Amino acid sequence: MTAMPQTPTVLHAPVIDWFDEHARDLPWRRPEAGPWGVMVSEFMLQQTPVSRVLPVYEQWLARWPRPADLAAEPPGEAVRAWGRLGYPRRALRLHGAAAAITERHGGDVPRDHAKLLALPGVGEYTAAAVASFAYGQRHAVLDTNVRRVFARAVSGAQYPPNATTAAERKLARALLPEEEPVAARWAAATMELGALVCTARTPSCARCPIAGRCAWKAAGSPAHDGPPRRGQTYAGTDRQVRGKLLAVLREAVGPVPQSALDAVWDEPVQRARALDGLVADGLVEPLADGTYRLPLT
DNA sequence: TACTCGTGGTT
DNA sequence: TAACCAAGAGT
Repeated sequence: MTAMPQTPTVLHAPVIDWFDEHARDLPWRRPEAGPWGVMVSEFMLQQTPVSRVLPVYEQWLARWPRPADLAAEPPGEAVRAWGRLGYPRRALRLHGAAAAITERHGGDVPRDHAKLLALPGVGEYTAAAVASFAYGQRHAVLDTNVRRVFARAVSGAQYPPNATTAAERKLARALLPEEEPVAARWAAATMELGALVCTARTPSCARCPIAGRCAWKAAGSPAHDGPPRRGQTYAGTDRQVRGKLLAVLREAVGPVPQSALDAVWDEPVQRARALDGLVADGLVEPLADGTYRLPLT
């Protein structure tokens, strides 16, 4: 069981004050972004760096300023506009979320955490993030940044566990400020601290507002001792093949012949498996004449 | 729980 | 330079 801090609130002021001074001016943090802008940014930021999201986000919001605008287009258009952000199923899910918002919620991103969680592509983190950032609610927002900040500052470990644990959720709830607007500020501030200062590889403890209260630093910054953090191999995987296949379809204007897809990968068994997977995921639509395209439905 | 699912910059 | 890492979700 993780040690609970005796006085959790001592961290609030220094972290929030630091955020007041150092927060990045990101477009989804501006008031004009609105709940839909926040939701779009959260989908795009899943496992994807801010710098790569920025241009796609701007284009997306300019083209589809409301959920209903996106829902009115074929899902393949969302996949195409997703570009090279990676994990293109997120584009499909964002389109599905826009459709659900249009049908079930009158075109407005729901405020209720449970209704957010029911949307495709919205999990524990994204539901809490939208409720907190877009609507100022009090939720424990546990992303990779916050988990790392808490692991170090409170638990004294260099890295959090591979998967989010019940202990981490309990700790995050215990650390949450009581007042709703303060809690929302805290959520954004702890994420930003992890993104800018308490980074994974080489944290800048000299710039950290809570370095004096950091359990990991106090322990001498011991190296991670648990099980090795699972690496992400990519070369030669189905994911790489899927990426190459989908890139052809994204860049094509109309349907693509089988031969154009065959050209991106030598090994026919893996190639066929990857294409089948894309079709099964709804990212690719096979036509009766043997060609393929991004999905119209 | 552990695994899949993209892409590209950084070290 | 191969490995690490990036505002996770779904199964």
